[in-house]
Amino acid sequence: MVRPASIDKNGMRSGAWSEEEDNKLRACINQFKNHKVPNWRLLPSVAGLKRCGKSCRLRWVNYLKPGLKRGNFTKDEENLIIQLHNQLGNKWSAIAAHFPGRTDNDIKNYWHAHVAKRRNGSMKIRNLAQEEQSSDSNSSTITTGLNQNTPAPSKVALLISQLGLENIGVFESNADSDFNPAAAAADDDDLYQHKFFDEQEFDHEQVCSLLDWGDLSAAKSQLDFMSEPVDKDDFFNINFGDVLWGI
DNA sequence: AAAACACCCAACCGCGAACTC
DNA sequence: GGAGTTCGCGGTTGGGTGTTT
Repeated sequence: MVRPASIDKNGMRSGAWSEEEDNKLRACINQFKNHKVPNWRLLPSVAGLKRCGKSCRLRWVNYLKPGLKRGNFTKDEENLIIQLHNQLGNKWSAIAAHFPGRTDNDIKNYWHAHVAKRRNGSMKIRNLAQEEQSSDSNSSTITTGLNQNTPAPSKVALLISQLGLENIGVFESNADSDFNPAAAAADDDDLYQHKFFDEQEFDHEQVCSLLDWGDLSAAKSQLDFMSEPVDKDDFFNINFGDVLWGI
């Protein structure tokens, strides 16, 4: 799992750290623990390490520093990562600041290994669905009522929160049996949002209000992405998967 | 049993910001 | 204020390990 240790032409080591090197680094940093920030450039020679300062810093920050939490991320941690990523983007150090004991590298790795992968998977499914829809429309006149614009995930996440649906529990889905609506919404997970909202019962007036759509008649004008005109009375019959995909 | 593949994460690299002279 | 140096961050890689075929 770790790159094998090697020595370059200048005698500097790279790759996996040995226990002896870890001990030297720990001892050196403990010796100078009164200094707020170690001088990483000088540290290797003081510690007797044939490593560059950058490598020492990385080893300390990501692996040796006391208080680091190891092991799997909890569901709560994952949800918070998704929420913070939605707000901050790829600011891994800023996100990591909310997780005592977790490093930016941990969170970055977790994101790429778990969250981003799932997101990419769902986007692939969506693209396939769109391709199918596109090819269908070439051979027939079927309309789906769906707007293909990119949704506003933060708005959807906010809606889920305001409707109190974050802890709704496991949701049956062919694509993911461990579905979390808040996570999916924050993750721009369109298909999941769509399916989820189609199968929930909502207070339509409350949803209009939360989306700043005003009253029901004002809400009609917000639904111009639907393929068919939406009558005030029909509003109660539309499914929110379509609506939320459209916003 | 073993080859192929996928996953995960420690470590590396490049770049921009911050700092020093 | 500008040049050189150091630090920290984010993107990426590489390879050990687990899983599937």
